[in-house]
Amino acid sequence: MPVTAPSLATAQQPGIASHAGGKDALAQRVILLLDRLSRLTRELQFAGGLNPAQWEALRFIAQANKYSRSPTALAEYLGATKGTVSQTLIALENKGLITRCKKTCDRRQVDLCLTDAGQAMLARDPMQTLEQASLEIADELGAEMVKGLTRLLHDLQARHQVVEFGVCQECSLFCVNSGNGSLDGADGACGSTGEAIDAVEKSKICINYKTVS
Amino acid sequence: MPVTAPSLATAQQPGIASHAGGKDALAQRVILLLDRLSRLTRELQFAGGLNPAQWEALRFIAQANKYSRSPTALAEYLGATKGTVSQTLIALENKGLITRCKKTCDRRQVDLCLTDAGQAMLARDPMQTLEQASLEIADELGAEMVKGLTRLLHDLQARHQVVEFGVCQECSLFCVNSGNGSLDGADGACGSTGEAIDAVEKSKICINYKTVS
DNA sequence: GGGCTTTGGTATCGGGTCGATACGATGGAA
DNA sequence: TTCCATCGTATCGACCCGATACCAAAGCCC
Repeated sequence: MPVTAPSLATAQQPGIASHAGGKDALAQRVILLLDRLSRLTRELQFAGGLNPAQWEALRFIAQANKYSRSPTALAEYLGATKGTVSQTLIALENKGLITRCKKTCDRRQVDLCLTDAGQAMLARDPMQTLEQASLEIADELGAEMVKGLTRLLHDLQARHQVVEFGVCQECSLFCVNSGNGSLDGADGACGSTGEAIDAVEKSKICINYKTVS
Repeated sequence: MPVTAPSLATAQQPGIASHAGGKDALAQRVILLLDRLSRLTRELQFAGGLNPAQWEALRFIAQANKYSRSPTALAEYLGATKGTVSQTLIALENKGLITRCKKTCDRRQVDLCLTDAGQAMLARDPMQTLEQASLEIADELGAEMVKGLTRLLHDLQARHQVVEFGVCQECSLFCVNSGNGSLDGADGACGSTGEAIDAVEKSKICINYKTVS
């Protein structure tokens, strides 16, 4: 019966943490809910002939900027080893969903790109059913959810040393185009590499992201 | 580097759904956050010599009532097959964390119980680090989070037919003890089996849970 | 320029999980 | 008793993934 995982159906569960106060009960409940959601989403991602790791890789490649579309960046993002990621990528390439081209600047590096089939596959991302669900609650609860989940994630990251990923244009290294000649046509530049960043790239995920401190 | 998974660090990500309205952007962000949390929590649960499935089984056994401490119930709860669950349970028994005893009423069935070592292990549940984190946000955001996550879960369940699990005392079959003789000392009874339910049992998870309709 | 180290990726191996299938055992019904 | 449904287990195989070893390209230092 490997269909989908069930979950607790009640809105209140006073008994789970019977010895604790209301605050602890809430915390316990959050954990339980995340646990269930986790399992459900994992199961959802066995659709379309791909496995969860492959779906996540596909999503990452679509969202990563030019510094991050590499096996190593993906490995850090997923918390997996390079070898593991390599296999995932080979599988995706064999299915015709991505291409792997050697970069010209450094011929060791591999540039990962979505093919048209890959784009089409992303349009059938099983996580979109989750998106449907969250759309319906977005109006009243969306902002709070994002706030809470974000904080949860940060707290968790703080407890384990974890590589930060973030959007290019919010990086402390990002320089807005001030109008001098060298960056004409670009929206800004990376303070680390000095390269121009265009409008598309600047809103993507970068492996070199640094929080403004 | 199989340590822990990274995650997006920014609070705002306008670019992920650049073509969409604010509502869609929120939904996308929720998905991304859940995705990351999912991966992180999964990785957390490889601690203590157990794997995620084993931790989940341990937690379930601790929280399940007498009708639900069985391999079949666990299989439904986890969305796994009986065979798979059987292996998980064997592993837990070999580690001395649970016992498997044949029930007296129906000798086909197996009653799962935590040992003292199992209880002790649960006290070191890696998900408790998540609890620490949620405790800190419980005050301002806990209630909203629970509400949102619960709705998300329900929406998801509705889209896939999924067995409902819930707490005994909130089940539509639960009968509060009205004071007649047969249930003296008990808090109530199960309307399906007719058996008495005591205070401890009534707040546990039951596989036969039915929503009040 | 010759080594040496470092870094990005890949190939191969083996352990472990999990689903599928088949099976044994018990209980219930005719 | 006989058949069948149900609970649970055993066995097999596919697949995921980490570990290790390895190759190729780049950087360093003399």
